[in-house]
Amino acid sequence: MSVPEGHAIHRNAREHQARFGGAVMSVTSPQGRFAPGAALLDGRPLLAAEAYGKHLFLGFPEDRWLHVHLGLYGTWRFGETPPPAPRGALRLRLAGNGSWADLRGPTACEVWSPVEKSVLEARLGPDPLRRRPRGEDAWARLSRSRTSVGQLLMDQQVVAGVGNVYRAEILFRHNVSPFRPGRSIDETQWAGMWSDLVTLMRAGVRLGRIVTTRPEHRSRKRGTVQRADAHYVYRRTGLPCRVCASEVRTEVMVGRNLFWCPVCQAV
DNA sequence: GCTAAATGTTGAT
DNA sequence: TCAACCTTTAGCT
Repeated sequence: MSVPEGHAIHRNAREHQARFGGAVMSVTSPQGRFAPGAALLDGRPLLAAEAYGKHLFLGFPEDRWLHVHLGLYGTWRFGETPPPAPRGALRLRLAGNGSWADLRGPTACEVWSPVEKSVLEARLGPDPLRRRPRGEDAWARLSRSRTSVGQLLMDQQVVAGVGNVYRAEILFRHNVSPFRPGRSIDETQWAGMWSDLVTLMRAGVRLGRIVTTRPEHRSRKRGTVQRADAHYVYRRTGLPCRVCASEVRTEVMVGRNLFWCPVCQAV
């Protein structure tokens, strides 16, 4: 449904908390692939729901954590009891407290110990959506690296939760060329980019989608933001830049499509 | 109604 | 560098 960058996962965590927090859960794997894990959690209460970057954690008794990573096309579907008859590759179905949640197509769905969870968390960079966002930790890495900032922003060890859309949009909003080495970004500029990421990603959690354009740069200035108006450069190859009308360009960078305005982001 | 591409990461070659 | 994961949507016809 929604784009699985960090904002979508944090939204998922809140929805799990709201629907299931404290409830005794039925946990099944109609597809069968997660059957052994589901058996460990079935009949237990859901004690916590947290997101870290693009990773979701659901806490159960005996220090068991359900770890879910949606990858490129995993999805959660929520609804009220009764759930529809399971169809196709339904990896996981949760049910409790009058609600259900179906998980399809995730890259990861597994039961973890607290140690496995903390090993992962130690590997991740700061998440703009966590309670005390530590942008300076990201800058510590950025400012020491000759790698391009476009590449660094996609590295979850630098910033956790940013994906291809936020990468393209944050660079545009700060007039930064994706090809600049990380260490050419000065501390003040990074502070501005980081606080903007916090704002944009929080808005993403609230809206359930990514909107990065300012009203004056949309074709419709008022009312609901249309899909075609939501971004500055992401997936706008060949279209005129909303600010300077130059053609938006695209190029593959580390296996992902990168979008930028060659004039607004000249350096 | 069909096809291609997509927001991400891991593990094999 | 590439396949796998196997869903959803945009853009055709």
